[in-house]
Amino acid sequence: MTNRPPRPRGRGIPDATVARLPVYLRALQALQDRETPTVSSEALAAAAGVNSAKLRKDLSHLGSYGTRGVGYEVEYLVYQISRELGLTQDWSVAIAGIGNLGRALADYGGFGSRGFRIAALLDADPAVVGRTVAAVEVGHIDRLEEIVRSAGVSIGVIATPAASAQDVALRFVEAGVTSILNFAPVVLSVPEGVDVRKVDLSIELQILAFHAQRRADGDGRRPVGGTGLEPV
Amino acid sequence: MTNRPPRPRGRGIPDATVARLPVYLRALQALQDRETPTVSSEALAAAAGVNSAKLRKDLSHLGSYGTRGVGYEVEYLVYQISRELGLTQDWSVAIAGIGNLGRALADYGGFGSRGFRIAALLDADPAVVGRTVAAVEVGHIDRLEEIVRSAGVSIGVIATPAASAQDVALRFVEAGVTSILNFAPVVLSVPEGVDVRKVDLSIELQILAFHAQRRADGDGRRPVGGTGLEPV
DNA sequence: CCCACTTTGTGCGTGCTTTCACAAGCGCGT
DNA sequence: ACGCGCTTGTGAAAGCACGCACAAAGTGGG
Repeated sequence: MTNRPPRPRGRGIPDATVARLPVYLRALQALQDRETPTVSSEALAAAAGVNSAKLRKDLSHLGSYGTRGVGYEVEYLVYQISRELGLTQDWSVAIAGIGNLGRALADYGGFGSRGFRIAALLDADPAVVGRTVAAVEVGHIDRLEEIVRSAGVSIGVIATPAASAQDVALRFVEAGVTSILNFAPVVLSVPEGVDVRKVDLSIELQILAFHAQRRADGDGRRPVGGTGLEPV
Repeated sequence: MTNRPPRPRGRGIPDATVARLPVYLRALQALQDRETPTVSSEALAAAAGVNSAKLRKDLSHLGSYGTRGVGYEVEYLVYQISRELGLTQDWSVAIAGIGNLGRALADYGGFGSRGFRIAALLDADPAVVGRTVAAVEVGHIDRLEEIVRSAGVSIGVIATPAASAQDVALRFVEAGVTSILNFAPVVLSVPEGVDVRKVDLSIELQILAFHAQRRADGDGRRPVGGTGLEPV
């Protein structure tokens, strides 16, 4: 599969698009498993749960990889998206906090898709340090910098209790990590240039609760413009 | 025919705002613990990691709960946001899939904030069914409908392997659940009216990888303003 | 009572996202 | 070779979201 990156303009893929590419990729890999050679934007959009025009526009940011009248070649598109997302290279991941969550993350088979390798596990609990999880020995968090540096970690995952998260984050940064995935329910502050994404169970639940309540309210809703001053 | 209602938007809070309210709430509760009586939009915004104008606009969707020249009364605002999010009532949650992840979710102390109660745990593995996790006995997934209905579950959490997720989702819906939080790496399809949110480790990692690659590629990484290399 | 100072609430410009709608392009059957 | 049917790629419009900047509204000192 020889290809030259056709330089799709000023290399500016919108964030919203980037967030969807992994979803497309997963759907495409499922098609690949079923040995489907090509797929239309309509079909792929359905599998990914998005509007087909949006999918076409998203893909158009990568270049013109479709064939009119036919669709997209699955294999080729998988490769292009993988390359764009940086999955053709290996990323070393360290997980701090080997509780239930950390273990669940470590055991996450195949670690999403290929491209991510667990290079280090870290915890503060002496009962956990030294044990082997997912074929990796858990190191003590005191040695974070040393371990992270020698393993060449580029992505840090924080699965510690909230109280330790900020500290661990800064130590990751200190050790040269510039991408952090945070599962602890705190707002991390990190230096400019460090990329943090968060995953937060309780926020998601609260958003669900909001919408559920709204549905339950039905049409019994009062005007907001009136006297919105009910005492507690 | 009666006049068409001028639009059922009694209080149309933007989705982006709803997604941030839990963050504000958490920051406010931290202030509450330190017995801070009032807080300015500037200070609260800093704690929540957002722009202060955005915070004020977000809060303005709930009503005028601030005092000019002073700020917001912490206690009062906590109450108002809680009420808006529906946290003043209790939500019963069922978790399907009691592996490491499911256990981590079940053990999540206080379950975010008050308002969420684990009403049922479900698994298919006979080695897990019958055991007690987080003070709740794990039931067999075959009895999902019965258990969910009798416990009055309104939010279903899917922490099963990807292969079972779609099936479990439909059975949740069948049992009357209209809010689903999905941790399995699949796109769920559910009937109209059912609210699904997803949390996906591998998507987050891939997004991080994309940005990391972009930083590494550019080498001369340019700040927001640009370096004049880009054509206009 | 008035003035200096603080902080909220919001009008407005800007840029990003989504969606529609359709011309351009491609393959196939005739 | 030609036209028909299908599908992509994209201009244009509509809708959101963000953040600046400022008037309005409140506090406290003199």
